[in-house]
Amino acid sequence: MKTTLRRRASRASGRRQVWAPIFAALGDETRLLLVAKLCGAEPRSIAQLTEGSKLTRQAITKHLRVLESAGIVHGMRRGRENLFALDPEPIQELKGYLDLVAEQWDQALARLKAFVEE
Amino acid sequence: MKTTLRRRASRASGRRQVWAPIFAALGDETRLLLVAKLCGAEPRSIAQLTEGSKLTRQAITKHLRVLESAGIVHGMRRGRENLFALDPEPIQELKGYLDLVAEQWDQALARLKAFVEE
DNA sequence: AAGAAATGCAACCGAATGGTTGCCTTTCTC
DNA sequence: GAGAAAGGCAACCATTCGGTTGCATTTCTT
Repeated sequence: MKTTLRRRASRASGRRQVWAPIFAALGDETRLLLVAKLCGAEPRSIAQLTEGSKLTRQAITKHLRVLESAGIVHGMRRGRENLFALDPEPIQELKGYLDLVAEQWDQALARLKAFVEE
Repeated sequence: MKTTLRRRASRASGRRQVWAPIFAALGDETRLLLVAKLCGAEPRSIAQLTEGSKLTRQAITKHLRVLESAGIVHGMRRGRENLFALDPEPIQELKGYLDLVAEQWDQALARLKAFVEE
């Protein structure tokens, strides 16, 4: 199980350039709103996603492209409309990464505490 | 517990403008590296954090300011050096938010499945 | 076939980002 | 007290970002 931990840790450190774009994609209020809207399992068209927003359709489109190239979302053309749906895997992976960070932090604290108390 | 769920959900939707900056702060490879370095519980000076990097001390400083204004990190002056340490709470909150997104997604899927199968 | 709906594409714009260099201040250390 | 170490501040620069407008294309609908 030490092996498991080490494997997880090395994956965590090695893939920073993978997660950075995912975090970045989520680092925008408009895009978080889009993700929230797409949490309903039915895919939504760009027009639907634009509706109610103060932004232009093209602005929304750009945001969707950002989310898409981060792998958080994918669009599929159907007829004249482009339906977007959530891709939950990156979210899960991100949670795993945060778990790891928190875990390492906790371990460091525990070691520190042990050192001080000893 | 329905209440609990609804309270959590409204907090999630209402505070998008709170964690967007946190996501954004983590959306940079250099800053993820800094966070990783600060996962060891001992605070590190800017010089220490710069050492080994190809970037300038000032560049690192700027990144630290970004992390700091997102609440992920905080610095305390001691003598002539500025020691930075991790602030784990925002990480936890972020994890909570991702949990919520995943949960809503799962629920939507479950409803969809139930509807299809019925 | 004609008009409306949904989208794509491209140019453009201002502001924010990521990075640098130069110089000044504070604090150690000899 | 002089020099080195650590850092702050400010100007500057290229690139990216978030957003817009204008126009062309594809697909429905009637």
